[in-house]
Amino acid sequence: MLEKLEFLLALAREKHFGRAAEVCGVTQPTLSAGVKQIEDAFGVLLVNRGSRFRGFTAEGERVLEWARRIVGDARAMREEVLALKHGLAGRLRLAVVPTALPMVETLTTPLRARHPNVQFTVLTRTSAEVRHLLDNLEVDAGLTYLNNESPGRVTAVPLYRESYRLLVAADGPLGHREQVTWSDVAQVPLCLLTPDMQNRRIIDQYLRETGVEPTITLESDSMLVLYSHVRTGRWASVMPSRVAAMLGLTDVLRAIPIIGADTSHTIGLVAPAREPMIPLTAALVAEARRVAVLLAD
Amino acid sequence: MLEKLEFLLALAREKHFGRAAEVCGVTQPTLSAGVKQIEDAFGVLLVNRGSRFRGFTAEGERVLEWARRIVGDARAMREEVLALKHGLAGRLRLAVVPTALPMVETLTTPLRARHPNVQFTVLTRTSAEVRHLLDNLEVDAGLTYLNNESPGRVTAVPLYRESYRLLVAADGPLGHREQVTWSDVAQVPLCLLTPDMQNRRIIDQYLRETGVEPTITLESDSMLVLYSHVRTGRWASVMPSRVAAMLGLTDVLRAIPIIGADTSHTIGLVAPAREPMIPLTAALVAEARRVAVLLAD
DNA sequence: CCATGTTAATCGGAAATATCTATCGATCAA
DNA sequence: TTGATCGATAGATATTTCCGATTAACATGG
Repeated sequence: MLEKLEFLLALAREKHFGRAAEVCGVTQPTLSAGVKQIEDAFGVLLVNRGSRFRGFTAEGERVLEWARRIVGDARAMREEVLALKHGLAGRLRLAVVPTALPMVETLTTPLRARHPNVQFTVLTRTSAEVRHLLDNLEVDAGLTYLNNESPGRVTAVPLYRESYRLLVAADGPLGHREQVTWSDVAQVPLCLLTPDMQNRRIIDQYLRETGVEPTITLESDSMLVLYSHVRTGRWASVMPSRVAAMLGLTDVLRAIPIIGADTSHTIGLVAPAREPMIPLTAALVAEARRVAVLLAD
Repeated sequence: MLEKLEFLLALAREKHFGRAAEVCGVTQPTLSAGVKQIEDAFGVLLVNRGSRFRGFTAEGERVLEWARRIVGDARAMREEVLALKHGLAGRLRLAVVPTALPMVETLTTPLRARHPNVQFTVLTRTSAEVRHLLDNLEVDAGLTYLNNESPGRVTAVPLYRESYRLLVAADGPLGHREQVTWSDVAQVPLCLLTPDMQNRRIIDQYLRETGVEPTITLESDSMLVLYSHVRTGRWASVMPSRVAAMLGLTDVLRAIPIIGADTSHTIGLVAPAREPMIPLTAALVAEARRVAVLLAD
């Protein structure tokens, strides 16, 4: 029955019987039969079918939510027993918002020092994608914005608050200033993340509030692309100060504090709420709490 | 795999492969094989075996805790889907401490008014047994003392605080008093619940604090037996005031307030913490919250 | 309106799994 | 030592699962 619930989860992810089956390592008839079995067991249709997958019924959505929990718990059980047997080991999957990438190291380094057999997979995603991956148990934890939380379903550990800096060549426009306002920033052509990124949307909002329509000369989903452009001294960008600090500043580059409305955009670690947690995730959360204290100064 | 986990739960309850198998409706070899399968799947021994069942290993205890949760969630899922299909219906199993028996009606009556298809099973148990039945998912909720809680694992709704009265014949010893102290009570021969009941232990403690060794002439696990004896006017007892109120007083019988140390012994509804709850249990908890407000006056 | 491709359900048989009965081996108590 | 109890094991049987092939139901494009 547990495997059948996994079929359901795969179907929810893939929205396609054939692909879901492939993900589960079975053939499409097997997955179809599995779904039908759950439906028969409950005596309720869970999936709206036509000639193709047409989403879940109301009952299906409820079952899906339970399935997520049950399957997640089953995995957590497995992880915990293995941890008891072999000590902390395994792969920790992290989904991280681009602006939080510099933080990853502050978690992984001490965690690996404590538990040398832990391995990591770090994916860069938008905050929406991070949330989605967490919901579907495709990652163990996320580093993302803690606003618009759905509390109760996740454990969140605040790590730090983003503050923004204008990254610009010292001899370029605004390059000589000790500090700038968002109005100033809106005047110069910028390289920013793509609009599906929350960081971009936050910056957009600050800029929009100045009333000036900013010019975004270059967009990318990679901080590295932005940085490499700014590095030439011929482009400007807005970055969280921690990112700027990590990338390091050449003598031609300055990271100028931006003053003004400081709406709090907290970044933190988010993990599925589960009691008890998967040991690996628990270790990560514990590490995050330690790091949070260090960052609080 | 889910069924195998149920095997494990049954084994934990019965501490005996044969009986556990019978409970599960399978033969003993089947249950043995099921347990072994889980062990093989994890590569860890879960059960200490000699020629007989010798308890669980450390890993086994952990798996057991997860199994409780997972199996409970699976049942909750089933209940919820059926509730979506047929409306609220089914049987609500309650385990109730004897002194809380009069409260049962205040929950069941309005609940049944709202949901006519709900049926009830009410069991009288000691508070320890109530806790155990809850842990093993053999009941949906309990009415019991809220002290020494293990929070997080259960949802508790406080309903009222017990206060005690001396139930005695008006023409018997102390029968004329407007109020009595525990020292007074310790002087008269009493009918009380058996010592495995928390109510008895509470009363014992009050009596012991007076320094006088009380005489317990009759013990029973049934409030009704106590009442029927006191009713003759020739026996005395100590009962929570709500019980006395429900049983009704004849003209020869008085329920005299006992003054003195009023350690708070709160009685409330306890249900397994699960998010979301089984719909039937959720309805009961909701009802309990309403009733709690009414009782708070 | 038909051809074509996509998608999920259905069917039949092979393979895997589960369960039962019967029995065995170990342990414990008398 | 004997008898009783308990759990593991073996072998036979039944059930379930799963795959491959096929079919049915729709889309889409011509």
